[in-house]
Amino acid sequence: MSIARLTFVWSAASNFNRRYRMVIHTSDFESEEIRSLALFSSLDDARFSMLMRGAYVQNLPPMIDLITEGDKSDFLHVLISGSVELFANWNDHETTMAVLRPTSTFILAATIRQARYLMSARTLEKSRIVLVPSEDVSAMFDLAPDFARAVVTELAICYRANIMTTKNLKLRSSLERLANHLLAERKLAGDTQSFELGIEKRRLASSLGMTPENLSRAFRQLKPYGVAIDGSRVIIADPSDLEGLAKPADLIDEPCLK
Amino acid sequence: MSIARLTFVWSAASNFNRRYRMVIHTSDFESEEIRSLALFSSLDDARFSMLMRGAYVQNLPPMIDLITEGDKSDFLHVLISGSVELFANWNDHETTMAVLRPTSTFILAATIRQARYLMSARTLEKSRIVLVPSEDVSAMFDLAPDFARAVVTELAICYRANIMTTKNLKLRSSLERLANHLLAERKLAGDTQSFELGIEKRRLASSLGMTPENLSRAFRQLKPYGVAIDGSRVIIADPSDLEGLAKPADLIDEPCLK
DNA sequence: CGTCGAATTGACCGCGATCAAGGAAGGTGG
DNA sequence: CCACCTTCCTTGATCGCGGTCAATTCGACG
Repeated sequence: MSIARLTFVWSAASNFNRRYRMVIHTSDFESEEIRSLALFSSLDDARFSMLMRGAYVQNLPPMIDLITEGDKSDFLHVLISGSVELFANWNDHETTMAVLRPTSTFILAATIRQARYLMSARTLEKSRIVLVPSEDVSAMFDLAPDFARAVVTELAICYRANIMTTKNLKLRSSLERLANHLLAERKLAGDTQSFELGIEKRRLASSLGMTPENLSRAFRQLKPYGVAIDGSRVIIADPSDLEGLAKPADLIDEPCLK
Repeated sequence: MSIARLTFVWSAASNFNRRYRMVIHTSDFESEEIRSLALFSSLDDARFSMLMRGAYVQNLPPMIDLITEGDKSDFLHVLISGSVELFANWNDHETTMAVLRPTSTFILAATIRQARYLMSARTLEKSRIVLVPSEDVSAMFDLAPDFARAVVTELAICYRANIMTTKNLKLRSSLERLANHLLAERKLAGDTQSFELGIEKRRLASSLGMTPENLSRAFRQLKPYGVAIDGSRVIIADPSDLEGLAKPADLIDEPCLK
C-alpha cells in the first residue's frame, strides 16, 4: 500500500452541500478500516486497490447533507467514523429512518438498482465517509464472485433489518419500542449499568416513530421499571425488570439475526 | 423440455401444514411461467433445468401455513397463482406485512442468509407455489454470474419496497394510507372507474396498519372525495379529487421505482 | 333456513399529537 | 466573566386519531 496522497477540493455547489473532498490513493489507515468490512474482506489486494482507485474520502462537519431523496444514485457510501442519519420527507413531514454508526455501508440498494434514492442522508457528527463510484461496484460484482456474494449478503442483512423495523412499528406501542431500544443499547454498551444515548432525543423520538414530547413522557413512564435519565445518560437498575415490559424478541431486536 | 411427470405426496405432518406436493421434472406450463420471472430469465435452458431439478410445486387450498417465523430457511418460494399473505406475530398481536400476487418470489433474503424466517406466510386463495431448495439457489449464484445479478436486483427491489412501506407508515395518517392504496390499486387495475379490492378488508386494514373498525370509518370519510364502496368493489368517481387528499409520491407509492 | 365469520355501527377511552410556555445547556460577544 | 441568544428538552393543557368493546347487520355457504 502506498502512502496517502491527499488532495483538498472545495466544491462551492451550495451552502448545505459544501464538501471537503480528499482523494485517496489508498491511505494505509483508511484502507485497513474499509477492508475489515465484510463487504470488502473477500477481495484480494489487487482488486481492493482497483475498487478504491476511483473512491474518495469526505471529511465532514456535522449536519451536512450527503444525499437527497429523489436524486440519482452515483456512489456507494461507507461510514468510517462519526454518525449519519437516514431520513425521509413527505408533505412537509420528516422522519428518521435510521442512524448509522461505523463501520457500515449505506444506499447499497439504490447503487445496485441505479435508481433514485428513497432516503436522504446527513452527518450528525464530524464524520469520515468513503464514496465508491456505483459503476466500480457494479464492475467488481461481475469480476469477483466472492464480492458478489458479499454484496448480496450485505443487502440481505439490510433488508432483514428493515423488516424488523416494520414489525417493531406495527406490533408495539411507542413505550414498548422505547423500552426495547434501551435494552438493545444497553447490550451494545456491554451490559453496563449506565450508558450514553449517543443521539439527540428528538432524533431518537423520530426514529422510534414518536414526538419529542411523547418521548419525554415515555421516559418518565419507565421510571417504575428502574429506568433513570440524567441528560443523555441512561441508568437501568434492573434490566430484567424492564424486560418484563419490553418483552424483547429475537426476531425483532436481535441485530445478529439480521 | 420434457413432459411433466407428476408425483402426488400426502405429508401427514399436521392439520395446518398438510401439503399437496407435486414433484415436477419441469412441466412445460409451469416452467414458462417461472422462466418469465426476472429472477430466472437470464439462465440458459440447461442451468434452468438444473435449478428446477430439485424444485417441486405445491398446489394448495386457502389458509394453509407455508412458513412460520423463527423456522430455518430451506426453500426459495415462488408464487405462480393465487395469493399469499406474509405476516408477523409478537406478544399475541399479528400484523400483515404484505400480500403477494403472482408472479413473485418470497423469503429470498432468508434464503441467502440461510437464517431464520422473520415472517410467516400463508395462502389466502387456492395457490400454486414452487419451492426451490436454498442450496440450489446458492450454488447457481456462484455458477451463473447473470443469475447472481438477477438475485441481487430482486433483493434490492424487495428492500426498496420495504423502505417505502416504512415511509408510508411513519409519514402518513391511516386515512392518507388508505387513499393512496386505493389510487395505487386503481392504477394497477388499469385506471378503470371501479375495481375489486381483491383482499379481505380486515387484512387490508392490518396491512395498512389499522383496525377493521377504523378502516370501515376511513372508507366513509373518503365519501366526500368521491369514493364509494360496494362490497369488495371500489368506485372512484374522480381520482384527481382523491389525489388532493392522498398526495401520492413517487418515492413512496411508485412500484416501478422499487 | 340456520350458522358462522366478516363487516359495520355506536359508545367510549386512551395513546399520542399539538400547542404553548417554561427551563437547562452550550455558544457567542461585549 | 457575565449577559444574551439559540436550541433542545421538559412540562402542562387540550384535542383528535385511532383502538377497544359490544351489539347489530350482512353475506357466504351448507
